[in-house]
Amino acid sequence: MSAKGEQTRNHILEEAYKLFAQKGFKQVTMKDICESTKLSRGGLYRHYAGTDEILSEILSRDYVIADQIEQGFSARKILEELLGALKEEMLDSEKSLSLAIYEYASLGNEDFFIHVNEQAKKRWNSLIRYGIETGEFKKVDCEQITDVILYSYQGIRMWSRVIPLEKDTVDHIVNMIRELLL
Amino acid sequence: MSAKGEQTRNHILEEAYKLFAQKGFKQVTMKDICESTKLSRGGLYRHYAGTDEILSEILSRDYVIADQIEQGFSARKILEELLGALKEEMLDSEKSLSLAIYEYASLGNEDFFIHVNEQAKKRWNSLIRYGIETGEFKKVDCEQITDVILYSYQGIRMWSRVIPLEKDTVDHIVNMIRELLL
Amino acid sequence: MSAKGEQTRNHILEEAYKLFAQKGFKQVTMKDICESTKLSRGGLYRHYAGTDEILSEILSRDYVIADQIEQGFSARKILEELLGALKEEMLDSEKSLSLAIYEYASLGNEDFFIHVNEQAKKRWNSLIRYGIETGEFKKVDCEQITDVILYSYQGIRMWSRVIPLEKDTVDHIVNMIRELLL
Amino acid sequence: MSAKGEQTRNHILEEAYKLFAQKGFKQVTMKDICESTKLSRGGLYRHYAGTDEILSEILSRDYVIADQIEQGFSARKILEELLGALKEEMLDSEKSLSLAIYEYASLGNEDFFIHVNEQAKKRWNSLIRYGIETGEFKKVDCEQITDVILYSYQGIRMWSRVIPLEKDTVDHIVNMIRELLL
DNA sequence: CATGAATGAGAGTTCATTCAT
DNA sequence: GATGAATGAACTCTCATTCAT
Repeated sequence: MSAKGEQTRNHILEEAYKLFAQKGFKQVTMKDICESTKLSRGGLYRHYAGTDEILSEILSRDYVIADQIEQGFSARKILEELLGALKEEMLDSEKSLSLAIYEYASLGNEDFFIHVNEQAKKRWNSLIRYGIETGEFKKVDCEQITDVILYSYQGIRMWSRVIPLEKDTVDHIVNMIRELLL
Repeated sequence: MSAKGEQTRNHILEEAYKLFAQKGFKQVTMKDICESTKLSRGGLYRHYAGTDEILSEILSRDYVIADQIEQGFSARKILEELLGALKEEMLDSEKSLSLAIYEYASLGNEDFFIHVNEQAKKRWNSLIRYGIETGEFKKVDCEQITDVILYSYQGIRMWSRVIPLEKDTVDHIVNMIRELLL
Repeated sequence: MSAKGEQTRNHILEEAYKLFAQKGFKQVTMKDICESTKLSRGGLYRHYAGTDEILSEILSRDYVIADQIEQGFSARKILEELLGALKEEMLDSEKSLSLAIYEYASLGNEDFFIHVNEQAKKRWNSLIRYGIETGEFKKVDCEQITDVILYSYQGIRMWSRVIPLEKDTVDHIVNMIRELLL
Repeated sequence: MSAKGEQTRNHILEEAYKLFAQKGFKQVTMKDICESTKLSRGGLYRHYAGTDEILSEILSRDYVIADQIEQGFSARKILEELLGALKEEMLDSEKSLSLAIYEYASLGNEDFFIHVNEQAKKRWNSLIRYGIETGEFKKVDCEQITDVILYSYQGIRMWSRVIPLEKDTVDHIVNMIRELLL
């Protein structure tokens, strides 16, 4: 793949990201992406065969990043970092692909998300166990708290696309998690 | 409005409900609804001018029901009833219009949901205050807990459409709420 | 045919007249006429099988009227009366069925208009000859003037539907006819 | 705009012209034009978004031509040329867009025609004044004659679509104009 | 006679996708 | 690689027309 090709592909992914974040999955057409990228019909198709291929690539690029955190710091420190990241993500509904993701998944591409979800669960679980071991966290029901964390996070991302997020809602969620654990 | 007309309208709403729950909003076409209802094109249009009109009517019929609960029982009893309803709702993803609702809203019809959300918040808030007054509930941060409840509920409804819900996930959420309050 | 039936038919014709005058022929649907007359679909169809039947009846009722004029007055007097009628007709573009008529005819119903046109030609021709005989009119080319009269009349009726008629345009036409003859 | 595109557009305009001349405006559908041009649905829409866009382009291309006449010849010569053109136009009802134009205008696009009409009036007015100055024309009421000319011309174009034009009718109109002026 | 529910044909329109240049 | 013209399928929507009540 030539450098120019790679560049074009990146450009497509960037523009498509914006569109998916704005409109969800099904609402974005190849035509839309053509217009945003200023590419011609044929030009776009040279790189991607359809919107699913594009979203799929966006997702696999995006969701790789999150894995580099745990490396021997205190559970508390890791927790605060995770909460910070969560907070940021919840706040920029602009960048949220939630709607697109749900649509995409409900069209038959669940596997990817099952995987992502399992990963996230594992990560939280091991963090919480680690915190309990070191005595930094309360002796909570690990699985249960993980579920609360993950689902309230997902819920807020989704609703933030639909209704204006009140200033302290995000704080409420984050504080609650902190209180549950510390 | 004749009896027959009313009957047909109900039939349309029922069939459309199923379709919206299965496929979301945009993925359902008037043609789909024609086929499900065994109505002709024109026949369907005689009653509803488009899918938004249909979803909108489904929603406004549905969301009226929930308001008749509080009537002077103990806070604890009310809570258990609410949690029971929540549990049931979370479990039958079949009947969940979540995806459809999010799409519909993100297409520009937010107002309705802002209203619904405010109502739900108010209801939980007043229940929690009532519980604190009667000494049945812990002295919690009311707003904060309400947010956790509502968002984790929404999150689970959404994700349950995407990934298979593990048996105890719902219990985890419900238990957590109970523990937070009692 | 009962009195009530007759009454309904008249009502239909009146309302349809307005619609045809406003919108032309093809632009008027049976549905439009239903709405204007507040009749149901079936109700309307009981009386007329389609828009052409309705327009056709309007036309044959309307165009019968004009024949009662010539009865032994002076040519000049008859002329002035005709010109007066012409003027009035040209001025109320509201009531003009021109567009509807042209569309209707160009859809294959010319015969009626050929007849109407011939009648009008005959009438003007005989008037002009009569005026020449009595010495009231100039010795003009009868056929030629008739054509000018009829076509400029038709032209103005048509254009008056499209562009706002300037105040004296109608006078110009009428004066010209008068000058040509007297 | 590529050469091929331009070619297709011209082809569309030519075929559409014929259809509009035959059937008027509303009676012509995009489907008709597809069939005439042998273009697919989408292919046609690539170039024009609807029948109004097509008619509008036909009109604006057509009506530009007429303005290049007056350039210092004798008024008489100019008159004869104009009358020749008029005669030709009146005779080929095939090519007449009259009905289409009237429908189009009566659907809310009057502005264009007001402009065209004003231009035509101005042109005739200045010709007649010029002819009077040079002593070639009679001292007539300029505005009045202009109206007669324009409206009888329009009238004949319209009626020629409805009833078969008798051979000498066109001559009558043209002669009358000539006599009025010379 | 009148109602209005229902049918089915057909127009309008939008796109994913292909392909010659 | 890129362009944009073209295809064809699918969808939305509107009516004329029929028919059970």
